[in-house]
Amino acid sequence: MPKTKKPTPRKIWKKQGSVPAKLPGLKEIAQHLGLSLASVSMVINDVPLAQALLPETRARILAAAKEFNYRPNLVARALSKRESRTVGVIGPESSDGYYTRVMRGIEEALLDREYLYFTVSHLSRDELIREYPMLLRQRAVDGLIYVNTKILDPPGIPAVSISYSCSEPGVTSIVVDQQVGTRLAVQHLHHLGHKKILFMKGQKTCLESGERWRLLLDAAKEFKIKINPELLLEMDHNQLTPELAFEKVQELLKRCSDFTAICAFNDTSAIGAIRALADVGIHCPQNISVVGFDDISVAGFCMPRLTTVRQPLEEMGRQAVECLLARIHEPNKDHPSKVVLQPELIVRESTRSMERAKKRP
Amino acid sequence: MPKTKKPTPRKIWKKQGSVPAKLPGLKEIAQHLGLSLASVSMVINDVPLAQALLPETRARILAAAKEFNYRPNLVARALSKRESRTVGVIGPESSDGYYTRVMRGIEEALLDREYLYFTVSHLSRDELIREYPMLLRQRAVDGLIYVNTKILDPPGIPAVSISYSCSEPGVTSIVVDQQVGTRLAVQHLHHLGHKKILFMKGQKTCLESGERWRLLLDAAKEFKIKINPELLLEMDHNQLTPELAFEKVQELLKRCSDFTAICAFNDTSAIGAIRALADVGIHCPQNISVVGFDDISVAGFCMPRLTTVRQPLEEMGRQAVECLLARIHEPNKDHPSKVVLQPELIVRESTRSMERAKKRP
DNA sequence: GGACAATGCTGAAGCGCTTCAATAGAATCG
DNA sequence: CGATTCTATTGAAGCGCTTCAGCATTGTCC
Repeated sequence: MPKTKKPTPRKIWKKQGSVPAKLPGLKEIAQHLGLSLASVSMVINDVPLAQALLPETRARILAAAKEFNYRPNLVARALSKRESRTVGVIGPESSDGYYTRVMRGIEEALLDREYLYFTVSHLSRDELIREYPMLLRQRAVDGLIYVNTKILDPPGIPAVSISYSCSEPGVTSIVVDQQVGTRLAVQHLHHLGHKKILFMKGQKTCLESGERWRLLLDAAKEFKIKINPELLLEMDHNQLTPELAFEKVQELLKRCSDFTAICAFNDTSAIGAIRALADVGIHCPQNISVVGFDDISVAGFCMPRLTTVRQPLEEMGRQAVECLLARIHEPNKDHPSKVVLQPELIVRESTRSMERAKKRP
Repeated sequence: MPKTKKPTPRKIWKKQGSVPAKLPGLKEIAQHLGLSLASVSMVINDVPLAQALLPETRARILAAAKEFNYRPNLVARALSKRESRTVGVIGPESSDGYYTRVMRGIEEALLDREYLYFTVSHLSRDELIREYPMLLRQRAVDGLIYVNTKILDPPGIPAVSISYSCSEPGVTSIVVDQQVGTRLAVQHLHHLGHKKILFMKGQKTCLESGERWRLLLDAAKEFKIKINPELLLEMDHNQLTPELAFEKVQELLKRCSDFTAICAFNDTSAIGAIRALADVGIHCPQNISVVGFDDISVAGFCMPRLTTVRQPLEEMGRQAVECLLARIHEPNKDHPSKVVLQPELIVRESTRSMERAKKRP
């Protein structure tokens, strides 16, 4: 990636003073109506006891609230009710692809229920993974959503975990069936006649790496595909951009290029791999087949369009929210410890049958 | 994009009860030490008055705080200090590319200063653009960051605007110099000898569309490039994925293909355009040159690698935070109404000189 | 030795809201 | 008509923290 020199910002100054306008509170309304705080609060929250007030009084309060454009201070309410309608989302880092899709699901579901959320990124650093849940609890969040993140300490409040099957009691894990996913990918390549397959293993900080790798071995065995230790690429950092896989594949190609297909760790790394291959004249899908994982938004439009194992990421986000809110509102009910969603193979252009493959240059 | 049937989640139930553990408060510490709340609070906050206490007492308090692993309840503190160390970020929608990069800058800078943030997406719907600032103020945010969002009402609290040059007093706009950016793109294509250029105009909901379009006309005039009304593609929804540009270009190609270059609205639409072109056998860069905008993370790794006008998006996010915090902490000082950053042309593979271009099939 | 200052700490109010026991006044009843 | 029950409303406590005026106690000084 080209080095960019930091541009100096040009600033244009202008005078002005903005005083944060104070919003009207219950007190103002109560005073204005000659009623007590309590009455106003009860009516506005429409609590059962508010029915004891005269319908006329209720109407007056409602009218005044509208007139003042009253908005309850939710911080004060949170303190008082010990419920903040806020959740914390803990993830590795915001990046294109996987993360964006999951977050969209989470955000949509949360906003629907009038919850807001804090996001924090731990960059896979253990001290932050330990620190952030506390930080969020200080903000009085009602629950925690871990996205692809180890749970190092008991959360202490309702929590769910996306893409990481954790055994912590009181935490629901939302995962896709990795076995099905992995098998789908390997089976697809097998059907196309590929035998020499380059496998990618996710870096250790990505929690699905271990399991996926184990399942990959199982699937390979099932289809009688030999795993050549030379053809095993282990990612060692986060692959937030295609760069990591690009470099890894580039490096590998110096040693060996005796494979006809790649089972990539995800779409992002598939893109990086395809790029590195193309640079040495090995073209996908003519000379090599590549299958990705996730189905990120660019997967259906890049060159070639990616064959990939689609994870229902938005749906996972939504399910996570649903489970979390259920845990929050009914802490004493039973809650599932695991929700398993099914992946799906999307066949596009990056894979091709061995017979149709051209000899490499 | 292939239709996916919603998979039925498989749930695994398990019994457990998790009681949200109450965290120790100032009261517990004070009681334990036989001191008053006030003393403990002062020491923990290290306010000047705390110096009046005996060093020994201070030490005892600090020790107890550590022992209890005390974490102040920030909601209570926010209520009391009328400062929440929270800001609100209002954007169109979380999506790959532009948004991710901006958010990374924002998040990094904010977390550094021990601020947390709420994100809300208005999906370009005016009622939400009006509603969300209020929603965030109810949460007592200290400031607002508008990302590519019209400011319909005075924010009422400190605010900054990213990628939208707004005239609202008391709001700093963080923008890149669109004139330079546009000119860079057009000049590049001009130098390569392109005359028949397809221009994309962003949809109306994207606030830079209008200005960028005007500047595009200027630049075209400067380089004596005729703008053919047939070769003008106006996006009409959000182009969060390459899909929109893909469809638009596909449609255009039915009518006309008399152009040798494309000046895309952004990288995402460049990818969509390249894809649509390739589908009818027009290959980039052999038959056509495409220049993007943004330099999203995939731009340097897709096929072909994208020539693009790089916006310093993370930097914009960071600058936004800095300006915002300055406004929050020194409300009475003068603050810049605008910060202009410079874009940069990154030449990669998607553009090529006319001479080297092959005749199309 | 009494006025005064310094020292070390605390009480109480307040942030904006919720909640519920309590109350004043009207209506009902025997 | 006094006792009782309702009805409509409120006062006050509490959420966990900050802040500052004020209060004992001890020390200083002429």
